[in-house]
Amino acid sequence: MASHPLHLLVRKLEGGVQLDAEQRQAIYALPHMIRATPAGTYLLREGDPPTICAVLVTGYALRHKITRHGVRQIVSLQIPGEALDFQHLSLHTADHNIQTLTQADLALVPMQAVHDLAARHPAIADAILRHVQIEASIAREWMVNIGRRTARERLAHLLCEFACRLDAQGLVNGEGYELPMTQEQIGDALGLTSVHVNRSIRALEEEGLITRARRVISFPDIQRLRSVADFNDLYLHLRRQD
Amino acid sequence: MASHPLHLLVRKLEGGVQLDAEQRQAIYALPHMIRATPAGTYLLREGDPPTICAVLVTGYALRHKITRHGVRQIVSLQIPGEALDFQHLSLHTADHNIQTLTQADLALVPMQAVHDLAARHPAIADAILRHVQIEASIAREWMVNIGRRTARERLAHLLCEFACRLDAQGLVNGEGYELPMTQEQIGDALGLTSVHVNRSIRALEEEGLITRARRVISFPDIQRLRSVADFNDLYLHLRRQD
DNA sequence: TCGATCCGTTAACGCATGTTTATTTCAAAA
DNA sequence: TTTTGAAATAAACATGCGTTAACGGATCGA
Repeated sequence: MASHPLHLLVRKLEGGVQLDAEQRQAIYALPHMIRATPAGTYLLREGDPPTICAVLVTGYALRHKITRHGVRQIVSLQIPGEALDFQHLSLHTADHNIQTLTQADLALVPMQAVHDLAARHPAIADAILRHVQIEASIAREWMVNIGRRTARERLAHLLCEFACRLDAQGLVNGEGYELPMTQEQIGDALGLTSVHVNRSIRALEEEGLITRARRVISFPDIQRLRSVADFNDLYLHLRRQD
Repeated sequence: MASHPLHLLVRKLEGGVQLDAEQRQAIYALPHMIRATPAGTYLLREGDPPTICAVLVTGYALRHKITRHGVRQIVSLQIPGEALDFQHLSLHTADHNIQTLTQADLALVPMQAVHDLAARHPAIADAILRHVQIEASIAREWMVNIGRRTARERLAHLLCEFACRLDAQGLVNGEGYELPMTQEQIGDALGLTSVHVNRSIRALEEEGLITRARRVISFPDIQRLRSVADFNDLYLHLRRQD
């Protein structure tokens, strides 16, 4: 099943809750369509009813909200294997926008099918709850990041978090990774302007904390970067006993 | 059952998911102890295993995290009827601190009993999931608030949110309410210093958007305050069809 | 009654970050 | 190859908020 489109999702769910063969099979048996989407596609808009649960098979996505003044805040980044709509599973109106960040392949599952599956399998309901709780934990850490850290610390923190999450999904090979975001998007995620993101990136670079080749970022001294970022991965709950 | 300590919790859960009499009874039948706690009591600390689920019967509580530099960010405020530990129901380590804000009466329920209850009743599992999802939605809105609004707007937004949430729980009588927080605590929730909170409060007051008597705040022109705050209550999911 | 303490208020000053505008780089398209 | 447009870089300047410090009022215990 390693090549099943929902494989990474099952991997992620199993990272937290023990599932038996039947439960795994029930997930793989979910009705779904695969769809390739270009970067920037809106998957759900604030105020709309969520009827489909999209799972990222490849590519990245983001959640965001826009204020009355037209300023955007990205409130979450999503990586392959993550379900984009568990956040709205028992709600009837979307409270934020979901958009692809890059070209992406999605598995589209009817929301009702997920709902029924959870009702039949308490262990799966539990795994879904855990998935939602971890996203909420990440949201809290982002609040700390945005509210209480300097621009340089915020950026370092984002880079550490992305590295950890990609690694946990087995998506890192080598020293660094591509962060497929413009500096403006990074600013929208950190509560900064693109100009100041640029200053901060260059500051980290001049300190020798990161090196860059286009959007591929490497970390010559990950320990020092973590220290600058005040990064503690506890909030990601990567180990089952967390 | 109006006077049962878990009444407000049931009221909150029923606000989103239809429960039948048996399910309501099952919640009321949860084993629990009532405990009165003074303001500032730690109920759970980051890194600790959550074994008890506390429900606020009266009084207020907050969630917070502290950075390496000793700066605090309050990431959530909790009002009566809210469960403080649903956030950790399927996790094994707390990712933030939970503390009472005021003197409070708590109903303490063994975490395992909640877990078992959810496994037996899919509708209750669904209600718990919804409760967690709404908290996550509030967290996202706080991110927007902290990341993208000015101090004055942030403060106005917090005041609007608190008013809405109290009202939804039937806890507002009259024109205003008491916000039982010091200006330093307000700053910790908004990513500001207490000095700047003071400036911002006085600014709102001079504009005629709020009036104060000690910590009781009234809103002579709630529409204008909402407009200043860019406040839209959709993210609170107060109506069942949301 | 007297301190002691916490909280709110105020002012002076500094700095991190925002704003604006221009230039350069680079990848994709033609 | 040239063109084009988006993104990154850069500099100059503006400002919202932080920092520090002082003071006053309210509350509470001794």
